[in-house]
Amino acid sequence: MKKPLDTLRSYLKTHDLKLTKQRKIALEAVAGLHSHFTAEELIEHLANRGTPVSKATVYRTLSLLVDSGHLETRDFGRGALLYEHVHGHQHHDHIVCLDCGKIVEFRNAQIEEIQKKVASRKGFRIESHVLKIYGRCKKCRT
Amino acid sequence: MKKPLDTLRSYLKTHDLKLTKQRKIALEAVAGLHSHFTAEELIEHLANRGTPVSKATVYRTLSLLVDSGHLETRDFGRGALLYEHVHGHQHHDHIVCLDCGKIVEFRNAQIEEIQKKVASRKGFRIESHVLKIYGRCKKCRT
DNA sequence: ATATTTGCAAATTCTTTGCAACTTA
DNA sequence: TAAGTTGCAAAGAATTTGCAAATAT
Repeated sequence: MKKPLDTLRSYLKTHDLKLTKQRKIALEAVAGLHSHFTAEELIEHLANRGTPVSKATVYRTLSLLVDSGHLETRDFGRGALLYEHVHGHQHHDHIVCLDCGKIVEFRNAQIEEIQKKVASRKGFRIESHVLKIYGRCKKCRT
Repeated sequence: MKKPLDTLRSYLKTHDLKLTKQRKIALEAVAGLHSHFTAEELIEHLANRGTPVSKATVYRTLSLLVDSGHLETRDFGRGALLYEHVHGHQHHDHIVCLDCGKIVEFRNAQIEEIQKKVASRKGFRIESHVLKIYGRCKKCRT
């Protein structure tokens, strides 16, 4: 599996973009965050690490990292977008606890199979999908 | 099936709220809109009908209608929230065309079955779920 | 009567943008 | 050195809120 920085380097090259200090910093820092984080959290994390990057640049870098395949966005209802690193691990969906906010990831090939069928029946070719299950975890149901 | 206005009346009563002109207007107007509409679209629609309601009140009324079970919100990526009326028809999921924005509704019991299984395996009891499939419709693929 | 609502404009929240100064290749 | 980038502060988009005047029960 290729290193993130290498992936970024080649993406930048093919797009006539430059590897700046800030982009390198952000890429590194992202690895040290929870699996789901917001732009604001990254901004704060960078400041705390002693490597502050401006808000505008962080937002710009985040979309760059999404475009280059390092991150994915997750939109759980209103509020800030969540970013998630893709370092190698595959697609998955989420179960969210409505009480404590806990997020559990899962994958289910069978569901994806059926989705494909449903979509093609409606004349669609699937590009991606979002499945979020909302409920209550065991702890919050006691 | 009970009439929307009656449903609203009893909701308001049990919550010590009042049936205002604006709330009645909004409830009526909502029925005349596409199945998916934004707050801004409703505001404009009301103005065009000659029954303008202020932006603030429309937003407040929309959440009232969501709480009272008349509407549901759909969050397709960033941008404005979409509202959808629930007048009797059942739960369904969506396929969205990434090019033309067309939205097709579907239901699939099998998927829901599997979801339930997956969730309980993770210790969750499902409250609701959101499944959105993104792709391209036939027209946009030609 | 009196508690709830409305409308207005100002405030918020998250994100994007214009632009001059600065880096990277 | 030319092209892409940064940081700042201002601009945006969608939604929410404070408050005095209006309205429903």
